[in-house]
Amino acid sequence: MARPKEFDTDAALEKAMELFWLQGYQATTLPDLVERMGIGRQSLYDTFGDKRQLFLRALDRYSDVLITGVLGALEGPDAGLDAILRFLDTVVAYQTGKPVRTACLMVNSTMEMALSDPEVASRSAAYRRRMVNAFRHALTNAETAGDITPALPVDSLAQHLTATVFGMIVAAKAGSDTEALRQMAQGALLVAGAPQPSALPNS
Amino acid sequence: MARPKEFDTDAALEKAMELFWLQGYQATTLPDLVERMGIGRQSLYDTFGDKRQLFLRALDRYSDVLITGVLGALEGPDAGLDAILRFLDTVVAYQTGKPVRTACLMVNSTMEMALSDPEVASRSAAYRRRMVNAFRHALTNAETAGDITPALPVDSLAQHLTATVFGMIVAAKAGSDTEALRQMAQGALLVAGAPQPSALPNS
DNA sequence: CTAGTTCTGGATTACACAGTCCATAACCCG
DNA sequence: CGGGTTATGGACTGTGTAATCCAGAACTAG
Repeated sequence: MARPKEFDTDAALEKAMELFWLQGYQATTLPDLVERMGIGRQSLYDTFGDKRQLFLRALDRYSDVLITGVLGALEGPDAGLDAILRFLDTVVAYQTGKPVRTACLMVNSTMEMALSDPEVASRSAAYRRRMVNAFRHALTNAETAGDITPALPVDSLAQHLTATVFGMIVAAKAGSDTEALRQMAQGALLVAGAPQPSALPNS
Repeated sequence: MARPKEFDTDAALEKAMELFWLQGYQATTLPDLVERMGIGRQSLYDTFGDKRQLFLRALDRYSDVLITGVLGALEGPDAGLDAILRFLDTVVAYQTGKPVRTACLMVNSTMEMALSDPEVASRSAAYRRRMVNAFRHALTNAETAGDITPALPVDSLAQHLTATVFGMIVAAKAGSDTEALRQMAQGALLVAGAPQPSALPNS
């Protein structure tokens, strides 16, 4: 062994992730990263490889930490209508909460790079499948519990809920306010066959 | 007067729009544009100003020509449930039709630039409002005609349908197939209160 | 204490980019 | 015609970029 790194790899990766999230891949320059991550340029290359590898690691971290954090409850064995309500409310709150609409790194990256970068494309597809599966799982539970009376197959409902969430993210970036996002989410609940009036819990 | 241009301004702008649509703003270089537009570099600067101005003109052309082409039927005075069905079917067909998922220039630009470019942000917001208004208009007609029996206010439905369409565009770029998109659209119809089974017309 | 290894950071490189200059050519109008 | 004007395209400029080099510092193991 020899001289240890002076910085925390995870903390630096976190900073890189935040920057990519805010600015996108191309708009984030290496000097940006060096400054924000608080490490030397050479250390960045030694530790993470080049810019693209760093980005892919940041994307994976986003998936492991943030997506799991938000989607995890929906994937739990007992997740049902409550989990769906909570999840939608989280999306509304998150996409309109901050003054800066950074949306979702995964959606951002999909729109920016899925067409030109196969590694990003496969992560985009995995993310989409994960959300559809999570919804399908929770919807199935909710139906079994008698909390919803779906008028469409759960497969279709899961697809529709996924589209709604993706659309809310785009709409937020196009200036939708909290009320508009709430209406979008409310529509999704109606599709699912949730009893009306099923106002979203006010956060 | 003096020497006339050797190229057609509209045709060149059309080519530029296609390239921005396919690649995004940042990923499209000036040599790319010069080659695809088939004009000289100086002619480009003389005619369109700099890269950003060219982009904004391409964005406006997209709005005037393509968005109007697709959304126009929804905005017509007699537009009702039929127009909504047709519109959703068009989105499904369009987003999964080509081998290359170029999505929608307006959505792409919103995700890439709305945060950093106010001129793009205002166009994004206008686009979103236009779609919400078009849906509200057609939904109101459909309700008056008795073709739908909405369980939510038309305002909410219009918001929800807009989110669904935006989400379908993202989902398509994340690899959703035609069937998945159809399911997403079908959910939206259910929210609107369209009689079931209301299969989308197969294109 | 020393030898070997790894980390660090400033200097450097090669390149691609957006945008400009300028000499030449093409055109219209009087 | 011919003078004024505009279009054209190749050469050029300056800047910002990702990535590398290298000399010295920091650390660990023997």
